[in-house]
Amino acid sequence: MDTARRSPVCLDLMVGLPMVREPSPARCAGMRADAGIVGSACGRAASTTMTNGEVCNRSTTLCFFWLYRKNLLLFARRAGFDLGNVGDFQAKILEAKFTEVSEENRRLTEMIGYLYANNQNFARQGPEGEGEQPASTAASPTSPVGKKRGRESMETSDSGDANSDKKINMVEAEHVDVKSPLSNGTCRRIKVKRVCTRIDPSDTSLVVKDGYQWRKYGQKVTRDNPSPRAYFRCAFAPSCPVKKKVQRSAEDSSVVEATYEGEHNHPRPTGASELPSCAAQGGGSVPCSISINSSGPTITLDLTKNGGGVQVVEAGEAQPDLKKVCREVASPEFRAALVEQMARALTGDRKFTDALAAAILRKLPDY
DNA sequence: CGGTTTTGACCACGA
DNA sequence: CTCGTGGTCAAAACC
Repeated sequence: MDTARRSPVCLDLMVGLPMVREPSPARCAGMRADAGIVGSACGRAASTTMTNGEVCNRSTTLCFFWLYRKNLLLFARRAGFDLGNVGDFQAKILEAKFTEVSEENRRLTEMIGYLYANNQNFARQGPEGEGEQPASTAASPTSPVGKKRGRESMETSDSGDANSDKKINMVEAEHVDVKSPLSNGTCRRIKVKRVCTRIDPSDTSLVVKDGYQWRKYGQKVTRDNPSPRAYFRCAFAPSCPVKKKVQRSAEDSSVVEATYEGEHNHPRPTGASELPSCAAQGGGSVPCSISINSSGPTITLDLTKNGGGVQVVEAGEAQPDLKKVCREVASPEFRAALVEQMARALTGDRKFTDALAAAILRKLPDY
C-alpha cells in the first residue's frame, strides 16, 4: 500500500464525519458499554481511514449502519428492555462484514495507486511546463506550431504505434488536459478527449453518435487532411461550452476522429444509449455517482454499482469540489436514503429482529 | 415557420 | 506588413 500512501488520492467521503473519522478509544469503549455492538469495528475503522488513508466507501455505510443499530439498542435499553448479549452477537457479525469490506478497500486502494502511478508516468513524459500534455508538439516536426496549432498538433500527432494499435478496436478514447489562457492571465484547464470510431467508408455524414445533441456550425478543409473537418457545438444547452471536431483519419478513411473540448455542464440527454464507451463519460452526470476533485485525479464513486464502482479520471475544472460532495453526502435526501437502506437491512436481519422481539416480549408482562 | 445545415467571408494568430 | 492556417460567424438554403 506504499503507492496509495504516497498518492494524494483519497476516497474518504467523510460520511458521518464526527463518528467515523475520530472515534476516540474512550468513545469506543463507551459505545461498547452502552450498546455492546461496536466490537473491533470502531477501532479498525479508525485505523484504516486515519492512518492508512485507505478507501472508505462501504465502511462508512457500515458505520451508519452501526450507529442506527446502536441508537435502536440504546432506545430499547433506555425503555427498560433486557437485551442480553445481543450486542456481542451483532459485534461478531459486524466484524465479519468489516473484514470483508476492509479486504475490498485494500484491493480498491491498490488499483487506485496503480492508476495514479500510471497517470504520474504519463505526466512526466510530457514537455516541461506542460506536465499533463503528452510530448506531441516536438514529436511532429511537420505539424504546424503555435497556440492553436500547438493544440491541434497535440490532438493529431499521436497517431503513431499506440494509436494505430488502438484503431484495431472500434472505439478509442484518450483524455488530455489543455491549458487555455484566460483574460486575467491565468490558465484554465480544458478537458480534451479524442475518440476514434470506425464507420462505413461510404458514409460521408461525419456523424459520431455519442448520446449528446450537436449543432454543426462550420466545416473546413485542413491542410494535412483531404477530408473536411466538421465543427459542432453542444445543442442540448445553449450555455454548454463543449465543442466537437469530427474529421476522417488521413490514414484510414473508415475511421473518424472526434475531438471533444470542454465538459458538459448539463446531464446527458435522456434516451442516450448508443454511447461509444468512455466517449460519453465526459461531463454527463450519472445519478448516484459522486466525483471528487481535490487537486489530484478525479475519483468517481458510482454508488449504483454493487460494491462501489471506482473510476479515476484526470482533474477537470468543471468537476465538483470537495465541499459540494460533502454537501451532497450531508443532504437530507442522501441521509434519508441511507437510513432507509439501513432500515431495510435491519428488518432483513432475522437474528437481530428475533432478539429484539424476544427482549420486547420479555418486557411485556411488566405492563 | 422554426430549427438545422451549408458555405463563403471574416478574424486571430504566428511565422 | 503580408501570408498561411485554423476557427468562427452569419446569411442563405434546406428540411
